[in-house]
Amino acid sequence: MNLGWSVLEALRENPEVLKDSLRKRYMPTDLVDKAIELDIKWRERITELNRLREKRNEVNRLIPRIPPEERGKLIEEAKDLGRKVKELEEEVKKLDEERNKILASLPSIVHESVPEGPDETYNVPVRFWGKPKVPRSKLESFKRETEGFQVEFELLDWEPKGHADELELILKMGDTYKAAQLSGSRFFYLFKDIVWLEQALVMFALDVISKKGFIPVIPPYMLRQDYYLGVTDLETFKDSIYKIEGEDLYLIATSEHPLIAMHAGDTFVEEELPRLYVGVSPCFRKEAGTHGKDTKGIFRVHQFYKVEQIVFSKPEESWEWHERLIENAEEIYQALEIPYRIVNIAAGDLGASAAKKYDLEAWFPAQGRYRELVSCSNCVDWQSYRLKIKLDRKGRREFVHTLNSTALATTRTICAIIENHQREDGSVRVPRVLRKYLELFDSAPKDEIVPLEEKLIKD
RNA sequence: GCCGGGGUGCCCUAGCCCGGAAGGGGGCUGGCCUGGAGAGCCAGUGGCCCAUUGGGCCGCGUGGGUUCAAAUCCCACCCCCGGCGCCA
Repeated sequence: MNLGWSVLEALRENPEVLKDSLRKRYMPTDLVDKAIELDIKWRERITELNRLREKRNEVNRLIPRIPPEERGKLIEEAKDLGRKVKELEEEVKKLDEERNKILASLPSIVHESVPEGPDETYNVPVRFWGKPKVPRSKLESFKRETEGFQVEFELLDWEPKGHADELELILKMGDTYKAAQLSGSRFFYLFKDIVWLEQALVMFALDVISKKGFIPVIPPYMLRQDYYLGVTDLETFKDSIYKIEGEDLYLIATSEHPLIAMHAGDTFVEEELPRLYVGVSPCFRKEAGTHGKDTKGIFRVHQFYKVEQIVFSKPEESWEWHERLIENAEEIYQALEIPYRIVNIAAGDLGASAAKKYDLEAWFPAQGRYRELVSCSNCVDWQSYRLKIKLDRKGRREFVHTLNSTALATTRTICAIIENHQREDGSVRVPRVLRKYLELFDSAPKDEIVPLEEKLIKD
């Protein structure tokens, strides 16, 4: 039976494809040759080992059938074969471990439509939506960010405040300084209207996505390491995952992780796919190696809430689902009236698990830049191979494809709303689509968020 | 945290005391049978390696150990369930 992971198949049948993919990612290709060499050697040795074990088993089965007094010679032979088997087993085990270590480090084969390039400067915008507000001072930057596209915009004669200053100094509804004192940088307090706004955003996104047939899920917020390494590569794991001291438990960086791992070991039949889920959970991220980036405000923080779309699909349908997921996210940001663009992420900027990734980047008027709010990835069979999530097709087994896409991450969306819907007087307009969810609460804002007179906590 | 029970193929279960090729049931898939359906019967239903048909190996929570031979005996660990305690 040919149960193949695409990367392993390529390794044996078409290593050039694998090397091309690595080159596109700006990664070394010598590992492929090493892996091929180890794989060939491993297959040689395991065949040899199997033959040796067969012989040993034959002798062992013979022993109980002859009279005890005649067994001595055969027992000696069996002992000898046993020793040889043990030796060879150790060698095979070593080879297997070495091979698997390399295999586990190999990333997904990138899709042909992924742009080449070593880093995010090679990401390719594919479409723009909305009419961005552009302060005069950011016009240059806007032109650069929209190069090659005709994007209609609204020129502002005033300077909107950056989301961080607007939130903390103008609205006075956030405090990262007090939070830093107690918990460290990249933590925050949010107050009053922003709290309601966050709740409404979560409900709204959950509402939109669940209506499309995605099953709502609240997952465990911690996972064991074994399962964690089934959904993410070691690099990401080290840089972003918090560990619970003294236990084999890790705080989730996104509900994608427990939602994908939810089907570890499962075998689907065709009729059961696609499986659609919408996860809601807090996300915890160490943000190691991002010192100095986005240090103000709540754009880049250690914890936030996120509504996440997850799809388990048949292999031949995953690319179609990839498009659908990003469209779902677009629907949400269109409803929130936030101008954005979709970018196709360059191969060199892709995580190991993803074969292709779109980001939805919202326009930030005060920064004069498009910034990432949504990531939408097709992980093909990278995660399902590790977690053994299969599709049983009349006896033939394949690995399912897994996809994930942000529907809405609260903190970044709040930042985008605060900058895009900011008025000259410092108030912030609330997108009409949230009204329904705010209506439920008497003290929630309805049409606009108005600055507080005084700060709630002392400096 | 303490005490007890348990982990066998997709699911359930026998085997464990007393070591000698993992048996039964269910589900699913295919075939036979049928006017059709059902029942019945047969086969398949974990992973890996070699190969043209086919053959072999591994696998009974994990890792060690004893033995010619381990699901079975020994040691360590992990996980799940129940009870008690603690607790929002």
